[in-house]
Amino acid sequence: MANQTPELPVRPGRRRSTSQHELERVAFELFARQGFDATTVDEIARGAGIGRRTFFRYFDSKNDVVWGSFGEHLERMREHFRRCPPGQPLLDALRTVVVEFNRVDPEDVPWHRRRMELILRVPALQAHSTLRYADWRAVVAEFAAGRLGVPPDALKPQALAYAALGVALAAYEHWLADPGSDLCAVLDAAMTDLARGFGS
Amino acid sequence: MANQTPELPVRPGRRRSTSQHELERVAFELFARQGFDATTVDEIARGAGIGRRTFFRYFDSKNDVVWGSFGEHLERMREHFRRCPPGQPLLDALRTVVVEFNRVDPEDVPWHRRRMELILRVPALQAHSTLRYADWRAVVAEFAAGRLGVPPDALKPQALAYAALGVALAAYEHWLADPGSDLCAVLDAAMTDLARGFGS
DNA sequence: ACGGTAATGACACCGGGTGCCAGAGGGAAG
DNA sequence: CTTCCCTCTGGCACCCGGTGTCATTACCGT
Repeated sequence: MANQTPELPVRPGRRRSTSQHELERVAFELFARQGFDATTVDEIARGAGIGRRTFFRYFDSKNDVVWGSFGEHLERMREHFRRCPPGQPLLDALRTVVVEFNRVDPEDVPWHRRRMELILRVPALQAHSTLRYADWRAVVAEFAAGRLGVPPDALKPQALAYAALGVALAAYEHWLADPGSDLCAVLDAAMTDLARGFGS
Repeated sequence: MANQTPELPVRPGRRRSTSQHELERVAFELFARQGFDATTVDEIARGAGIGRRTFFRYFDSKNDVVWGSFGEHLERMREHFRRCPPGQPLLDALRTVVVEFNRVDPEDVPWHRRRMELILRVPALQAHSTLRYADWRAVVAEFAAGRLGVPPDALKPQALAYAALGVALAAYEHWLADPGSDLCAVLDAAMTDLARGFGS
């Protein structure tokens, strides 16, 4: 896990010469100008004034740059689930949390759009992102399993987690394709479809 | 598209020295013995008595070996959809087709298991497979769009296609984890959950 | 035997990713 | 200030997947 930087008060030893965030900034700049595939790790490193080897100490791979600090966000989602009223129907809770989890500050929307454009449209990232989604699904499956009173690896919570992820991705794609749309509204609509078994 | 070999009657020029199928055989042998990641393309090529460069004329990538001839299977799925009675509810049709599409000859089950174990458990393949799933989803979305009277890129058919894929993957994982289970039965159960909005 | 056509494989090259290691930079204790 | 210890750095060599190029090989029909 190269993506950890506890960075507590003062520690012995040399201090880090840059940060994930800074590398992300430099990388996104290059991705915007030349595209993801055409940008090499060497270029990102040079742009940030570090060695190529050092880049791989900040990120496990070039792909991981676009994901920033996703792990912490997931913790936030778990929190959302915990706050759901116990009596709330499973799919209502799920819909609400997915929508809230994906609500972003209006000022951050353009940045979020660029990030998601990369993740959902660059084949290399589409592929790699699957691995990140697994963690997302695990959080959902855990919650669903708790509500259903079954183990998290049972079929139903797993299927639901997979389905919810898929629905969310479809919503994201729809949002990206339509610049005027509101992400939360689209997510809500799609998750409602899911809860209704895509009927009526 | 390296994966094409029309191989009509007689053609001029040198004949292919091996086949996708043969390479697949050799590769699976090595994957079983040393694992996917630990097997290099050089080894596969050497094992099949061809040059490394030639390997990449049979498959676009090492990842693609495990997928065999997936394209043709998709055509079969389209066919299944076409045969659905027009009055059948959308999700019933979908469930039926997904189940039938994944029915395999009992004698081919062990082979299918090994293939799916690779696809669903090796991270590199999990990631890459996402790209293959896109074609699967397109077939589903096309059918759903037709039934719903909306364009294939509308939110609902896309969300449904994504959800169906997810549910199918969950079923596959469940099947892999439980050697005694019947794939079709698991798929049927999972798709039924989907149709019911995961309620009751 | 010959000419056209396709597949082959070697070679060189690119880029992502890793193990290794010497050295730079910094804190704290003497 | 010097010393010890610790961490981060970055160069280097290496592995592997993937690609462009090109001479060569094998097969067809004439």
